[in-house]
Amino acid sequence: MKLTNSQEEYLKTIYLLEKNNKKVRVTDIAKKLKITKPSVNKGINVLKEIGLVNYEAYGDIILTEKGKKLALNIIKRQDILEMFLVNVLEIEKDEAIEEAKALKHAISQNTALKLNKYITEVLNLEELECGYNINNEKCRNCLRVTAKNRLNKNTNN
Amino acid sequence: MKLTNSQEEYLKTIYLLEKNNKKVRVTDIAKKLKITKPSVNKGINVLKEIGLVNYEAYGDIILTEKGKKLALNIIKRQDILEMFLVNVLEIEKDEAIEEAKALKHAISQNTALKLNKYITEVLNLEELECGYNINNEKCRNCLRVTAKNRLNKNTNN
DNA sequence: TCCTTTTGTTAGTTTACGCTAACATTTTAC
DNA sequence: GTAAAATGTTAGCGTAAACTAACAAAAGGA
Repeated sequence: MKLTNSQEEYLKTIYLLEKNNKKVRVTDIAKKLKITKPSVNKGINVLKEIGLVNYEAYGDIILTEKGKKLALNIIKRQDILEMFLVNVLEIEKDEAIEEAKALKHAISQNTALKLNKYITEVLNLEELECGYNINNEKCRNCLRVTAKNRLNKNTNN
Repeated sequence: MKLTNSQEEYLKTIYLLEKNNKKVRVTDIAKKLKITKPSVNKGINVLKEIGLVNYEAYGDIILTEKGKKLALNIIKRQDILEMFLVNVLEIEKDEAIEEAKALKHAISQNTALKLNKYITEVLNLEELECGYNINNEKCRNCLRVTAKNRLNKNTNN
């Protein structure tokens, strides 16, 4: 199941809208992704064909279990990247979000896992107050880093 | 000047073939990129239109100054990524090469520079015997890392 | 109700980039 | 020097994903 970048964006968007207790419609996705409704319509119908969403004409768009699983995976990859960019490379937040979005499609599952491992185990990033755990997505984008400082101290002698 | 991924692959390939003192022809590129000659022909003619290569029908393909500059830039981005993947995330070489190829198009100039800085300044990677310098591409893919070990020692106490 | 606005769909275009089939040119080998 | 092999080009197809224009359906207000 190899999705295109655009399909990943659709799944991610649907998941995040669903999470907001919203009924997800073509217009919502179009607005979020800043593309036109006909483009979304086509895209969704392809996702339906490959079994990732349920959809009937003029109805709501609902992720299937398979679609939800994939969406979570995509979001996780993007989050790992974003954390790395913001907290390790110290890239400004807005820029990091855009960059993570672009990189998430190119990065493999394996590399994302290794990157996650590097961030959490090697750099030993501090836990969040809210108990963020990259594997069960309680909260996004608020990780703090202490390892960077620790690292700088150590390499300066 | 925003290039497509495929255009970046063309430029990179042409540059690396040129460096081997070879006259670069359509067939060489097709073999290297594992695509057909007609595809290459079209691609090269687009690069010609936008001023990145000189090319006359049945002739040699030669990068313009602008094309060469871009090619070097692309190669540098890929090298930085590859170094990071191999030496920091410890991903197996062949896999890292493929991954770097895919990521290089998505990564921005700024992020590539920050990543380079992180590798060289923060992690303080060891210099190579051959005097590799990421800014003047003497040799690829043989960087050694010591910072990782240093880092592990420091985070384990 | 019925008319307007909002929302959704269909049809057809564009761009990028691969492909095959067919043809043209150039090079090589005898 | 010419025939075969290698190389290059042209034409046209397919797919993905965006677009506009035009039409269809649903929802909401007087």
